[in-house]
Amino acid sequence: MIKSESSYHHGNLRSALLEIAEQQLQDVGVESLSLRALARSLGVSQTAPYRHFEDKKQLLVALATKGYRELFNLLTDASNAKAPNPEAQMRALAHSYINFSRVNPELFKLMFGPSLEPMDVETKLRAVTRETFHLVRSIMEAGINNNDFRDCDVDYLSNSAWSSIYGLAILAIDSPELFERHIELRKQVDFGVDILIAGLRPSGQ
Amino acid sequence: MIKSESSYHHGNLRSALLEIAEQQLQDVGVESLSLRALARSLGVSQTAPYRHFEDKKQLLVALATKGYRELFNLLTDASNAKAPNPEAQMRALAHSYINFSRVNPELFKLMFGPSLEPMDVETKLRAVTRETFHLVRSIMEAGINNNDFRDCDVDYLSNSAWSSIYGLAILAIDSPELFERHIELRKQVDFGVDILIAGLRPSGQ
DNA sequence: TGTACATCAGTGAACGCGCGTTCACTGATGTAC
DNA sequence: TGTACATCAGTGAACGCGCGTTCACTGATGTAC
Repeated sequence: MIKSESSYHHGNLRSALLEIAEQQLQDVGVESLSLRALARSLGVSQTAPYRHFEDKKQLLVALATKGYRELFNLLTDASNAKAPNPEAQMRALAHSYINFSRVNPELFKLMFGPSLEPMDVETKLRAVTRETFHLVRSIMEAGINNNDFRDCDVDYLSNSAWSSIYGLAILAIDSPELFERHIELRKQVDFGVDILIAGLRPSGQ
Repeated sequence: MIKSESSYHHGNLRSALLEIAEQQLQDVGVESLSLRALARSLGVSQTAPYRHFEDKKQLLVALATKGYRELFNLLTDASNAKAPNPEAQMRALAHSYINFSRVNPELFKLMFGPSLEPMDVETKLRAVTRETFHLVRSIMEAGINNNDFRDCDVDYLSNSAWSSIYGLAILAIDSPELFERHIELRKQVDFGVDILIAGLRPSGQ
């Protein structure tokens, strides 16, 4: 949008497309996101996007990759900001994760939902996804090794933690009416983390 | 399908539509479910469904209502089959819930997902949804009152329990690759319930 | 410094698709007398 | 028991829509000499 509108070449259409796609996504959801609408919004012919993305799916993949990278950075920062105490890290992670899902609900659903099948997903996206899961897992592992958490299977544990927070995020996005009973999401997150931590306390305590 | 094919009147088109819709839903997902395709499958004109459903959304609502009713019955049975011990009830509920989501993944997503906005949902559906949530809540409440669980806010508690199991169900449906690390879903459910129960044990124990 | 030319990033018309829904209709069924 | 008629449950043609994508094209840009 900085370049003069009269120029035949847009100049940075690729990133402009991604930017407007993120907006559109937020406004109408994945299912209604249309390549033509994006082009229209940018005042560009409807075939122009094909210069930059093989097809619609590739644009979605690029979007999801960006999202995962951002989430990964947020989670990393959150867990680093705290002393290396697994409890505090878990709590920070949970809040950071929920926060991301609140700010980017539709992007969040694109990232974790069924829109992108494993088959058509770029290796770049795969990689950053894996990294994200590893971050959670490694915190759990550290907790078990340091005896902050009682001994248990780290895979099952990370799945449990992950699915709890994920479920909360999705419910908050898609079924806000379930939270009608005057609930504060931050408190809800803390509640969940508290119970999980209590459940993980070594039997000695 | 029992009546002769030559009859002008189908006889029970409404229920036939719901039946085939459930199949179609399972095959292609909500987003690709088409009224015309249903009619085609039943060998009926594409406008026939409009005799029985105001529009497409109303058919989806009917489908979701049926699903909720079934789920509610399953959950009720599961919790009744066990001695009135909140722990055993919770466990039974969790397994029963996950089982339903495995058998009817797409219906499950229709029921809990964003396809049906609260606005266009019939009161019948609302009612059975509410009942279902109440079932969970009342079990939690009983647990707290009987001192099986330590004292805490029952709303936050039911939300936590609900979102944990919901998250697990959705992840198992939409992101099976997350469970690639040789995980058994039944074990995963038990693991989650175990931790939750451990976290809820009154401080006396 | 100027020119030839390859390449890049756009255009615009068109194809083919399937969808939800409306409309005026007609054949089948059920009911009152 | 038979008939008139209202109502019910279908039909089939059509409308209008927006979409993803292909195609042959053209204007703008960059580079080698």
